[in-house]
This record gives sequence, structure tokens and C-alpha cells, in this order.
Amino acid sequence: MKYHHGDLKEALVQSACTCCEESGFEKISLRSIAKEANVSQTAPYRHFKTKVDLLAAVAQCGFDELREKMERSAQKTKGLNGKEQFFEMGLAYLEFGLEKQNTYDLMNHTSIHFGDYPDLIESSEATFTLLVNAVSGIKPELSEEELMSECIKAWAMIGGLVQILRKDSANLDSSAGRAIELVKQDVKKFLVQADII
Amino acid sequence: MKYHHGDLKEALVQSACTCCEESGFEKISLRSIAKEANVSQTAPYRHFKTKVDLLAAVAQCGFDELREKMERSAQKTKGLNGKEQFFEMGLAYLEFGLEKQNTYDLMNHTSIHFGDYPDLIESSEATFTLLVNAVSGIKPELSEEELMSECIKAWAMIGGLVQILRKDSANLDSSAGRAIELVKQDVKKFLVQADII
DNA sequence: ACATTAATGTTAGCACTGTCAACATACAAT
DNA sequence: ATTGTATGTTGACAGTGCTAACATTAATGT
Repeated sequence: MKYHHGDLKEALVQSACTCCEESGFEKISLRSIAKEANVSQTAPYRHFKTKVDLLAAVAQCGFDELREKMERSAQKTKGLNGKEQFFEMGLAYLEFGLEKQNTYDLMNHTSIHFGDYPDLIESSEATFTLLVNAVSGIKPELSEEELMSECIKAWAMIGGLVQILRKDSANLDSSAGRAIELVKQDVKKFLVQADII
Repeated sequence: MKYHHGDLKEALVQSACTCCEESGFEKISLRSIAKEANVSQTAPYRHFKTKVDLLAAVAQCGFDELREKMERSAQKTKGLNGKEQFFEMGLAYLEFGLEKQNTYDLMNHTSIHFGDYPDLIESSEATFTLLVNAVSGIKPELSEEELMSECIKAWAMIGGLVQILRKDSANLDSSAGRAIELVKQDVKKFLVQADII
């Protein structure tokens, strides 16, 4: 057990990522993360000024993971037309939001002020850029403003869908519950009907 | 009815609502709320089994407030056609999401398990019902399933828009920032273009 | 009217948290 | 070899949610 950990910073971030997805980011405690790394409770303060700084690093990992997932989806459908590709990317986003709920929450949480973390901004912008490029590929005739409007529309829709699909059906009456089941089963049809793709 | 305090339960909820909107629901501490009511730290436990129970009450107030706001908006436009009314309600929802951000967050937060709070379910369903009725009035020919699909579409869109419009423009590159400003200035045009109304 | 019970509030304390200051060690540069 | 800096440790403080044991008040039954 050497006094100096090899790469404590990275180990802490990894532990925090795991813990975030397993138990929710609110349950992350610096102390437990430190213990998991076999290190004293205040050791993390040599690498992160505050707890939020660590959470920001976790959120950044989330954006990177999301972007990679979307890129993989887009590449898998390279033979297909632009709209199909765009749909696959949207689906990837939706899947991420549903599978990694806690990380997704952290990424969209207001307690992290993006402005304080340039790297985080960069990662989140890189993800959004994927969307912009895809739409731009489908509709090259759009002005930049129209393009952005289109992207925001798609983004809002998918983001809103994630929010809805996550709700327990207990929150809703039975007919809404059935409708949500339908949406889950056939997201594509829904997106088409909603004029997203 | 009057015991030691008078109506401590209501006082706690009111304090919590105020505190939630002012500083965010994560900063609510039972102790500070108790102090604000001039009562010992553990007194709230005679009225709320856990802190989350208190938060659920705050969330319920939020849904009631949102519903009332939407109802007021709908009534104000009674002379106009159904679509205008529907738009005003959507705008009311959006305004609520932007003005009462912290309360809105709490209402959509996953740590509150709606299933445990029947009153909360009721309040949230009553709000959603407003939307359903409005859409149903505009398009009476829809089957129940189609109706729900339409409502979910509108709900997802507005919810997603709230999420986007709240982001600091620092999060986005300048062109997206400009587009968001446009959306803010002319939400209606955006919703029409998005085929919401 | 009085005794009993339930509702409500208090005190003390536990285990936990984020964070800081002071100290200790390891490693890199001189 | 000496020194400085990066990194890790110990100990402590104030704050948290929550529980148990106790105190008081209001409502209820006779």
C-alpha cells in the first residue's frame, strides 16, 4: 500500500461515475468515494476543490459517453439515408436517458454551473454538434437560424420524451399509461408523426 | 383545532415552499424550516414521517399552482378559439417552468416517488387533465389513444422547451444561443412550426 | 368534572456529511 | 544532498436527517 496512489483523480472520477449510476448522484459522498479508493476522507480535496467539481467531472464523462453512443449509432446506419441516421441518433439519446437515468439527471442538473467548467461545456457542445451536423446533412438548404430552430425542436422533443417515458405509469391515468407504452414500443412512428424526422 | 402552534403542518409547508423557490429544494433542511416556525428541530416529525414527505407536499403545492395558472390563462382567452386557448395554456406551463425553476425541478424530481403520495398524484393528474380536455375540445374526432398521443406530444415538447430555455446560453455556441433567444421571443411561432398547435 | 388517551412539542444524541487547518510523506528539481 | 511542491493523513467543526425518551396540551369517555 504505497503512500501515493497512482492516479487518484481518475480513480475518484471512475468510482463516482459508478456510484452515480448505481445509487444516484445525490448519494455520492466524497468520503465513501475516498474509502472505495482506499484513501483518507480528505484526499479528494487535493484534486477537487469542492464536491461539485467532482460531480462536474462525472457529468462530463456522461456527455462523452452519450456522444460516443450516438456516434456509434450513426456509423452503424451509414448505408441508410440521412433521416434514418438521424433517427438512430435520436434513439440513442433516448436510450441513454432511459438506461443511465441517474447520470442523465446529473448532466441536466442545475446545481452544476456549466460556466465554471470549460471542459464540461466542450463535451456538451460536442454532443449537440452531432445533432446539428446530422440535421444539416439532411436539410442543407436551411439557414443557420432555421437549422438551429430545427435542432432545438428535435432536442426539446427527445428531451421531453425522456422525461415522460421515465415517469412511473402510476403517475398517470390508465389511458395515458397505455399511450406511453405505445410510444415506447414505437418511438419512430411517434417521432415521424411529431414531424421530427 | 388549535394545538400548541396552531397549524404547524401548514406553516412548515408554506415555509418549505418559500425556501424551495428562493434557494432550491436541495437546500431545504428540516431544521431551518423548523427554526423559521419557531419550533424545535424535531417538531416536523410529528407531521411528516420523512423529509421527502415534506418535499412531496411542496411539489403538490407546485402542481396546484401550475394548474391554477393554466386555468387562469385559459379563462382569459375564452372568447378566442380552442387553439388560442391551448396555446395560452402551453405558454402558462412554460412560464411556470421558467419562473419557478426550483419548484419545477422538485415537481419533476425522481427522488419523490409519486406512488407513495396519492394526493400528489391527484394534483398532478388534475393538471394533465387540463391539457387533455383542451386538446379534446380542439380535435373531438380523435380516439382516446390518438388523443393521448397528441397530449404526450405537446407535453414532451413544452417540457423539453423548458429544459432548453433554462440552460445558460454559456452552455451553447453563439448560433444556438441566438436561436434560443428567438424561441423565447416567439414561442407561439415555434410551437406552430413544430405542429403543436 | 375528572381521568384517560392521543396528539403534539422538546431534549439529547447518533451516524453521517462537506470542508478546513495543521501536519506528514514522497517525489522532482536544484 | 537539500529544498520545494504535490499529494496524502489526522483531527476537528458545523451542519444534516432521524430516533428514542420524555413533557405537555387538547380531545374524549365516563
